[in-house]
Amino acid sequence: TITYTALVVALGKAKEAAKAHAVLGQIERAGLRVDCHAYTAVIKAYEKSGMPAEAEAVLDEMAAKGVEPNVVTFNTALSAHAGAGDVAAAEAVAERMRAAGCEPDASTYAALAGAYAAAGEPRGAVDAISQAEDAGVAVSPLCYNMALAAYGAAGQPQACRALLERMRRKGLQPNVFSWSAVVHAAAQCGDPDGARAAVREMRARGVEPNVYTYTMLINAHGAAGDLEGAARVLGEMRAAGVHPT
RNA sequence: GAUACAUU
Repeated sequence: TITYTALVVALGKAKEAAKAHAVLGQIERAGLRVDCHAYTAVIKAYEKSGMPAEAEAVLDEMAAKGVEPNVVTFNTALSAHAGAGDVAAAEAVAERMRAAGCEPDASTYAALAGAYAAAGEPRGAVDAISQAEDAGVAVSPLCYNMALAAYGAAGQPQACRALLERMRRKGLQPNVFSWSAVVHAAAQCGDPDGARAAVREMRARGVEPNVYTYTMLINAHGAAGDLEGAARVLGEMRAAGVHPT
């Protein structure tokens, strides 16, 4: 089964999800038992191919065969829905997981937050973080960054600021992704000065802006019709040793 | 056997 599972993984990486799934039949025909790892690899294959419904169907197949999914299995299925921004389906997997007596871990909450972020629902992403913290599960900065990015895209700098503060209270250092979300939020609000101030502040805190951050800043100036300012930012970026792409 | 982050 381990040998066949290696094949499933390889096919999954090549986005040959249907072929990966078919290998399970080969395992059975060889008189071997399809285990949790093999099923998980198939779910992963569907996830990589952007086929969340098929991924979820594998969970049903497992139930029918009496094979218990583990936390990785559930998280992988959840990620498949998260990638599609399908919040309802992602929550359903989380529910299914709890019903199976499987404890959600940091990856579970991160995938849930990602689902809400992909759906453009920052509040839901923050709720997922809150749930994790209530459950005593420590979340990574990445989890916050997904919620921050959603607020950034929505042009809500004040919400970004509040979340940055919350990160710090939890002992997490906002990184370049976190700060770039603040810059993005200001840019989306048509507030180049706010964007500039955010960049100043991140530097003051020892976080260097990267090409994404500068691009957002250039955009903020450009959108406000300040072409001179936009050109100036480009110069600053080069001076900082960040190369345009 | 996984995993998720930003600019256009």
